[in-house]
Amino acid sequence: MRDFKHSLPMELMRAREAAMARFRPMLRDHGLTEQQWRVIRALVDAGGADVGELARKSCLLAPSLTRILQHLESRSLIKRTQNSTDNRRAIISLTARGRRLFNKIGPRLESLYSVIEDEFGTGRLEALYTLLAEFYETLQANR
Amino acid sequence: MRDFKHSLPMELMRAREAAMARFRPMLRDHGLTEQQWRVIRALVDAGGADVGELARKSCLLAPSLTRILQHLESRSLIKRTQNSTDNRRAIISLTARGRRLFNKIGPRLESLYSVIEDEFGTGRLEALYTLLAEFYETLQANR
DNA sequence: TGCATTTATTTAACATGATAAGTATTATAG
DNA sequence: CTATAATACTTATCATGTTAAATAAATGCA
Repeated sequence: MRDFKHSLPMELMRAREAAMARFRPMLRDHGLTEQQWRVIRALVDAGGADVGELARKSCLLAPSLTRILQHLESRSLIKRTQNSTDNRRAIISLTARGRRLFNKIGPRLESLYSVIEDEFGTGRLEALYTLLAEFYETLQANR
Repeated sequence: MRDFKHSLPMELMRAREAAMARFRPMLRDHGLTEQQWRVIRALVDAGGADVGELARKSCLLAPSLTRILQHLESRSLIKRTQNSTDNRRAIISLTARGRRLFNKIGPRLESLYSVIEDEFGTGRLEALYTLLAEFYETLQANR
């Protein structure tokens, strides 16, 4: 059997965790978890989306997203609009307060990201992105 | 700001999830979570280890590992031995039952892994491993 | 020796991950 | 139309992730 160290899911997790360890403290300082931040960022990107869309964009399972949205709504960072033709889908969007929070945190995270880019090198980082995307596509295609 | 899609932690997560989706059903069929399996596999690799060692090898946080070990112990898959010179550290090892479970599941997961290797290509997989290891080392070094 | 400090692990509390089941709404066949 | 199936979420339940605090044993030092 191949060495335990050589487990792809583990390596992916370790790499991810090493990166997140750089970002998490700052998010925490603003009372946000990593997942809550992903939702906020997806909402900035989409400018309003139903729950299903948001789940895909933020890579969260529906039950997790349900809880996170309840939490963010209680903090007045997001709001729901019921104006769709389909009453099952509420449209989620950021409140002004949510947008302000994003504007405050976003740039700081970007600069942390730049540090990583400098340390690891833009070229290798791009190579890693490419391989990861290809890997994902390969596994999805043969699902 | 760089596109939301282009987030390294997200890409790492998506790739990992795509892989785990192949493995998780079989683990579930045997009543194991992914994390429980990591512990069992680390124990086979180490042949007995204290909790700290096990946490490092299986990439689990101590509180998670504590709960997992309680669970595995209640299923008689692992046991604790108190023979160390340091009474804070109990040595964890697999029971015969735990080893049998590993012997049953291990090969099946290996064959699922081989499928992935065939689909994505050994060369690209090795390249991905290398980049991931380098990325991890870079971020740890400058921690 | 005796006590403060460090180290190893566990508990606690809250948030998310994963699966299954429930609920409400929309689409569809007959 | 209407019963049925499909869709979009939400709840429920158990397990883990994350942080802080507690506990207990070992270590260092006056």
